[in-house]
Amino acid sequence: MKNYLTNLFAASAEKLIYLKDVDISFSVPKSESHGDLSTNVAMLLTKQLKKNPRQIAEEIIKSLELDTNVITNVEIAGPGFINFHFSSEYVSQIIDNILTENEKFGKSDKYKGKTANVEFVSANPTGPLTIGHGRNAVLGDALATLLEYVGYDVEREYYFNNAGRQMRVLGDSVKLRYLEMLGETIEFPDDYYQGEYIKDIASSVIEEYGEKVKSEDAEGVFKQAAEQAIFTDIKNTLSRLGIIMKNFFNEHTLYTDKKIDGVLAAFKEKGLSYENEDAVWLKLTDMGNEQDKVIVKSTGEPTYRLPDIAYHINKFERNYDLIVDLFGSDHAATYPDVMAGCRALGYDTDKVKVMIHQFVTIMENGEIVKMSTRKANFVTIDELIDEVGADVVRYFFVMRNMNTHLNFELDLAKKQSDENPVFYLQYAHARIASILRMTEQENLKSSTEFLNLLIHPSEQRLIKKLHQFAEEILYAAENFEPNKVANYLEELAAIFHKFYTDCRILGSDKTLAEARIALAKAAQIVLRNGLTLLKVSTPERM
RNA sequence: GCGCCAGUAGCUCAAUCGGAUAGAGCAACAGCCUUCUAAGCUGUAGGUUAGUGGUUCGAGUCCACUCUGGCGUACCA
Repeated sequence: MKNYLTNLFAASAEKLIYLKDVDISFSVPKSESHGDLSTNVAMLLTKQLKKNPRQIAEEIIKSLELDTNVITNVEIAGPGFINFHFSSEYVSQIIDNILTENEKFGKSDKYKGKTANVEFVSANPTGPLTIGHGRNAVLGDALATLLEYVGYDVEREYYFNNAGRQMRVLGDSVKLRYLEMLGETIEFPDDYYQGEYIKDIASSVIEEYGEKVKSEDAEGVFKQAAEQAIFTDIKNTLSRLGIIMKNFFNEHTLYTDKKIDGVLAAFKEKGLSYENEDAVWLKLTDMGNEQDKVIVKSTGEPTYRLPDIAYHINKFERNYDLIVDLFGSDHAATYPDVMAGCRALGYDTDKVKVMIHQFVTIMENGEIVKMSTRKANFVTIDELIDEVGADVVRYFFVMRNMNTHLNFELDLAKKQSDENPVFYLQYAHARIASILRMTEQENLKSSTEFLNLLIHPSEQRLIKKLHQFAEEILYAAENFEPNKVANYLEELAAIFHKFYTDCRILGSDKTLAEARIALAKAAQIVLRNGLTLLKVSTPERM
C-alpha cells in the first residue's frame, strides 16, 4: 500500500517540483476514520511555499492520477493531512502474497550481503546466569535474529575473561570448599563465592582427583574445574532459551597474541598516552572526553579499558559492516572511552551500535531482591525456566523497551503465568490450527479465488494488519527495538480474535468460507513467523 | 556535586522524524458459550502524561529548571 502511494507521488513530482525536495512519508492514522494511510507532506511545505497547508494539499491531490479501483477516497483533514482510503478489493488481494511467501513473509533482503557481529551476554564464568543476564541474553538474541530477517549475515558472540581477580577468588572458593569436604577446618571469607554450586564443583574435583590435589595451587585444577563446569552450565542455559553462540572470545588471547602490547605501542607512538606515577594514562581529554583514564596500573596490569579497546579493534579487523554491543546500564560509562580509543587509532566507530538496557528489578513478596553473584543472592534463569517455561521467559524479557527499568514480579510470573500475554498470542495460533483441522473435515479448502468477498470490517482490519508485518520487522531491526515485534503481535492477535468472533467460517457460503480460510491461514503464517522470530513456540493445541 | 536512563489509568506497559479525540493488558464492575478452542469477545469506570516555564500551526514526544527512582562517576570488570 505504501509502495503504491510512493509511486503515485513520484509521478506527481514530475508536475509539482516542490515534491522532489521534501521527505514524503505515509503513516497509519490512529483512528480508522482518518483512512488507511495518511501523509503530513502539505504541512511540511507550509514554510517553504508560504501557503496554507490545506491549499497545498488540494493542489497535490489534483496532481495525483488516482485509480478509483484502488483508492476510493482522498480527503483533506484536520490542519492539512491528506488521507487515503483503499478499496476493499485491493486490500483483500494482499492475502495472496502472504500465502505465497509463507515462512519468508516479513523477511527482507534490504541488507543482503552485509555482515554483523552481535556481542551479548558476555558474563564471566563465575556463576550461573541470573535473571539479570536473562534480559541481556534474550534481547541480544532477538536483535541478532531481527538483523538476520532483514538480510544480515550475523555472528553471535560471547566475550569473556577467565584471568582476572574475580576468577582467582572463584578458584580459591572452590579450593576452600574442597578442603572443607575433606574434613579440614576452614574459614570461608564473606567476600568469596557463597553459592551452593561452588560445593558441587568442589565435590566433582574430589570425584576426579580424590585427595591428590590438596596442595595444588587454587589457580590450577580448581579454577579450571570451576570454569569448565560453569561454562557448561551457561551454555546449557542459553540453549534452553534457543540461543547458540557462534564465537566465544577469550580476553586472554589478546595477551597471548600480543594485541594488548600492539595497542599500547600504537597509543604511545601517536602520543595519545603518557606515564604518571608509574601508571600509563590514555589522553581521553584530547579525544573530547571528560577525563584521562588509566589503562595500565602501576602494578603493570592493564585496566579493563585496554583489552576492551584491543577486542574492539579485533572486531573492526574482522570487517563487519555492523558491530552491535549489548550490555547493562552498569557498563554505560565505559564505552565512550573504548570508542574514543578506537577512533583515535583510525577505526570507523560509526559501525558500532552500542545498546544499553536498564536493569531488572526482582520483586518478591512486595520487596526488592538485591542480586549479587558473589553473595549467591540471585534467581537463576534455569530456576525461572523450570517454573514458568522458556516461552514465558523469552517473551517476558523481549516484550518491553530495553531502556526502561523492568520490574520482574516473581510471584506473579510463577503463580499467574496464565495471564502472561504470550499465551494470548499462542492461543490465537492454536485457534487457527483448530479451525484448519475442523474445516478440513468439512471438505473446505483455502481458496484465493473470491478474496474480494472479504469486506467485513473485521476482515479488512485483519488483512491490513497482516500487511504491516514486513515493515514492522524492518522498523524494529533498523531501530534495534525487538520489543516492537512483541507489541505488533499482541495487536495482531487482538484483531484476529475479533475476526474469529465476528466472522464464522462453518455455516457461511462455500466461496466465502474458503476465502476466510485463506485469511485465517495468512494470519497463522504471520503469527508463526513472528513468534518464531522471538523463538517462542507455536502450539497446534492448547 | 557531575553524567547517562527513566517517570503516562490502581498495577505492568504502548503511543512509528513533533501530528488529529493519549491506547492495550491485568485488577474492578456488567454482559456473551445447544454452532470452527470462553487461555476468547462486548460494554462501564479509570488521566492536569511527576511539576513549572519555553519553542510552534500543533508537545507525552523537543529545550531549560525542579522533584522522584535506577545506573555510573576507580590504578574493579
